[in-house]
Amino acid sequence: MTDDLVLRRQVCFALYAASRALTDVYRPILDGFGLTYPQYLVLLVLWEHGDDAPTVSELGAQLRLDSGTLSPLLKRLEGAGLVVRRRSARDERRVEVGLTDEGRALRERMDEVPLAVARATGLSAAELVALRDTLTRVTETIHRQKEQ
Amino acid sequence: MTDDLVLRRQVCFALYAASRALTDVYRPILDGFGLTYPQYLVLLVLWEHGDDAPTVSELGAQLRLDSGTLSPLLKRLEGAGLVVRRRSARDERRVEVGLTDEGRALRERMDEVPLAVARATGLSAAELVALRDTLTRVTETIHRQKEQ
DNA sequence: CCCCGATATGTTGTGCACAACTAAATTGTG
DNA sequence: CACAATTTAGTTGTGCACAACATATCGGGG
Repeated sequence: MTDDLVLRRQVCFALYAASRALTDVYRPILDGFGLTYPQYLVLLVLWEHGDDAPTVSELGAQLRLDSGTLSPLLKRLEGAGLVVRRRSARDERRVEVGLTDEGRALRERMDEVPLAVARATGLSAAELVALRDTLTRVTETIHRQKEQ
Repeated sequence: MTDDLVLRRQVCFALYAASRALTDVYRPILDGFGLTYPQYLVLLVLWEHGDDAPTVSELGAQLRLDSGTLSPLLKRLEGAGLVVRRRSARDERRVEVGLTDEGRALRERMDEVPLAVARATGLSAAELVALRDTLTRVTETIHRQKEQ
């Protein structure tokens, strides 16, 4: 009997469960805006970009998602009137993703969302920062190894 | 401009990205056994149970998954010959999920999997334990709040 | 200038997650 | 005991993730 094979000892399961639990916290909040969690993440990136509309791959690089996930997701955001997609004039392979006025306006209305979610975790600000940094380090270690 | 709305500041994104990164580490390993990551988690629970075959809801309680996810997943595990499902004699609503000999035998063959994955994170044993405990605490805080 | 490899996006198919619903068995209560 | 609420699995529909593939465009070397 190898204790390592016990569910609650596995970091991976803790990560998987925590990720889904946090999404559960977001769900009812985002539902009020008609958004899913990955759609919200895409909007976060677009809000950060301000005026320059990133391409689909630039979005994907930040979120670590490929076109197979982003294409249909962006189509839904466009259908909701939050986003516009246009082929780049200079390079017709690229598709630039920009915000509509409605998409920009949503930013202020969602200002309180991160605070509400952070509260639901029950962690202090310092613990949240430490957790985020550890997780970011794990993610980057893994991706660095994959590129070799 | 509210800094809280920047992607890399969000714990939730760190969690979401780390969870997918770790699944990426598992994928090629589990592929060799013909398993997906959630299927592997189900086997972990079954191996822990030993001889008494848990019901679908007992599995779901440990993994925090509902029958909408587990039913088709278990059907695939049964199709792969790793698992059997049988209606309980005492309570015909319940379905007990047991291991086949092949499912039991898989346990030893997968003994090295957790170690290989832990190594890929680049964290020390102590850091892994600390991370796991923090994540478990977050998950339980969230679920405790939801029950009220 | 033409072709060839590389790049960017989109599509298809599989497998989770989860909400909402259905069907069947069981339990508690009058 | 009857029967209404509850419990347990399963089904349906939507939306990610991701692999594998398709299509179109670009850029560079002959």
